Amino acid sequence: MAGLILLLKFIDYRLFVRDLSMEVYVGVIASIFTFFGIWMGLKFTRPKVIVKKEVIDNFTLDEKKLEETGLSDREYDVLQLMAQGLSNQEIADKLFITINTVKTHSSKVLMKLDAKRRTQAVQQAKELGILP
Amino acid sequence: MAGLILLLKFIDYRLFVRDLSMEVYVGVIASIFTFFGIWMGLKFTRPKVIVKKEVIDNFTLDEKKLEETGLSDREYDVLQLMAQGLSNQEIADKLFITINTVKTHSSKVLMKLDAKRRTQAVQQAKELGILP
DNA sequence: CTGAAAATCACCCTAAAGTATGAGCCCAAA
DNA sequence: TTTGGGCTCATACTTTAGGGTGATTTTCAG
Repeated sequence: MAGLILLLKFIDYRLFVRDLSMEVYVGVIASIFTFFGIWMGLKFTRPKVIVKKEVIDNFTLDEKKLEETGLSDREYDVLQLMAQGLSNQEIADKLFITINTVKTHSSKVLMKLDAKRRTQAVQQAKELGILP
Repeated sequence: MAGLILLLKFIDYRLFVRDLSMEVYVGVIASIFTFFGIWMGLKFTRPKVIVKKEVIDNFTLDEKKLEETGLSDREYDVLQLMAQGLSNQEIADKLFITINTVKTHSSKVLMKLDAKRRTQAVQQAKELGILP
């Protein structure tokens, strides 16, 4: 970074004192910082390989975590069916309740799992170990 | 790109005619092009799969099944991000494409996986062994 | 070089999901 | 017996997802 500023000063001196056109000056600055940006972008956003915690083949429900979420029985039912890719209507049919009720439950599931979408809720649930 | 040049001209006019200090001018140019560079860098060097490589213990991608689905590289990218619970908009941002393109991809994913909803697609994919 | 597949984007429209609010019912614990 | 939590349902509204179509551009193998 320091070197960059120095370089800038240098270019400033070389170009400015010789009264070159503004366009050239701007062009040089723009080019330099474009490449600088590219470098920054690549350096700091390289995807990292993340090793995740072990995932179990034989699923055993993590009761503690389930309690911690504060999910009620019915909400957990809905969550499980969500995870199977069912729509709210299909869930309603399976549980013999209306779609309105399912929506109520699913909203609370999303809240309690701190998710914005059902796909996210399912993902969270799996990471918590409350879904296979 | 054209828009960028226009923006440059605009700033040129606004700042230059008011005789502001050179440092400010250079600073603005530098900032803009740094971000431009970051954007460029990310857009044109995007790795095949930005998604974190889930080196989950006992997950090994079933390449055969993946081929059988006929999913393209990009479609698979989208599927992975779907599975993480991201919205189409969020996926678009991650892949540096528009939400429209994401929709196109996701539609094809749903077709190829024979699913009606993204939650279902994710479920199917996991059962096929093409997602952890 | 050329054609096909892949990737990108746009627009329009419908369906599903999600939010907010209110309300009635049941039941067990205080 | 009151009270609170869980379950149920409704209605109205906003947001997101998904379907269909068409189009341009990349890419890549033949």
